[in-house]
Amino acid sequence: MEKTVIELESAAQMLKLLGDKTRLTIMGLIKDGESCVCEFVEVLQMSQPSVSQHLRKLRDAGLVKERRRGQWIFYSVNRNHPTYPIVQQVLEQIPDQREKLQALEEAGLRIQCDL
Amino acid sequence: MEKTVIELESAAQMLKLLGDKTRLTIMGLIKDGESCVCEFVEVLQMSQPSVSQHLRKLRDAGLVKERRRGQWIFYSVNRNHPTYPIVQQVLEQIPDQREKLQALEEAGLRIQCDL
DNA sequence: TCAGTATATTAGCATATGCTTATATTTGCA
DNA sequence: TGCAAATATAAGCATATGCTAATATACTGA
Repeated sequence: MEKTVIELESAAQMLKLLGDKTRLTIMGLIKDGESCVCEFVEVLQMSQPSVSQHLRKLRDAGLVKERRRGQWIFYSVNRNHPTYPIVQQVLEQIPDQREKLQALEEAGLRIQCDL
Repeated sequence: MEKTVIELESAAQMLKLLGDKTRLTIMGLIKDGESCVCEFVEVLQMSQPSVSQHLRKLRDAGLVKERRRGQWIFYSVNRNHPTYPIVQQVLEQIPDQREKLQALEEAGLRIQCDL
């Protein structure tokens, strides 16, 4: 496994994207899973368009992947992104956001997205 | 050595600051040393006020320390910052910026800052 | 085919950001 | 004391960013 140097420019772009509380939380939520937009909206308590716009930025940069499944679109971390090694380390060192998804589940609010 | 969780908010703030090519380069330049403003100006090929303003942001956030030495002010990474573990890992994975300082030295341009 | 749900997109606006130009401050030295 | 060098600060401006409100698109199921 070679160690690849991450270009400064792409590193800066990725850091800028993670440098936003909303987007950093989104990445933390899907650090090893996937979630659909309605879940982000619930967890983040933000408007759907606002969440969509953040997701678009992450997707345009290639940091997340999307996968349509019926009516829902699921987002997950793109582990093939050149900067993924850093992304991963960042996500390991912030508080676990996935607990918030579990809370959703307990409240029965996650069911609608199960397909 | 306990593992301290870095708060999401402070992580986001730090990532945002590093998410700028100029500031990321500055951090890379001093990742294990210190430099004065005139060196940054030379290496980055930017105006002195612009560099000063970037340094101020880094200092206001506590990511760098400053140390006056005569006419010059030297900046270095603050290793006691709560987010330093992430900062360090980021800096380890981008191209080494210190070569640019060596180039300066070879060009004799670093002499003025030796005190 | 039509209505409902999930998501995306667009326009508009307020605020944040980064640069330049001009000026202030601090220090060293003659 | 006074000038030059290094650095900081402030004001002004153009662009970027993130939100809301409104609308468009895509899919599902009756």
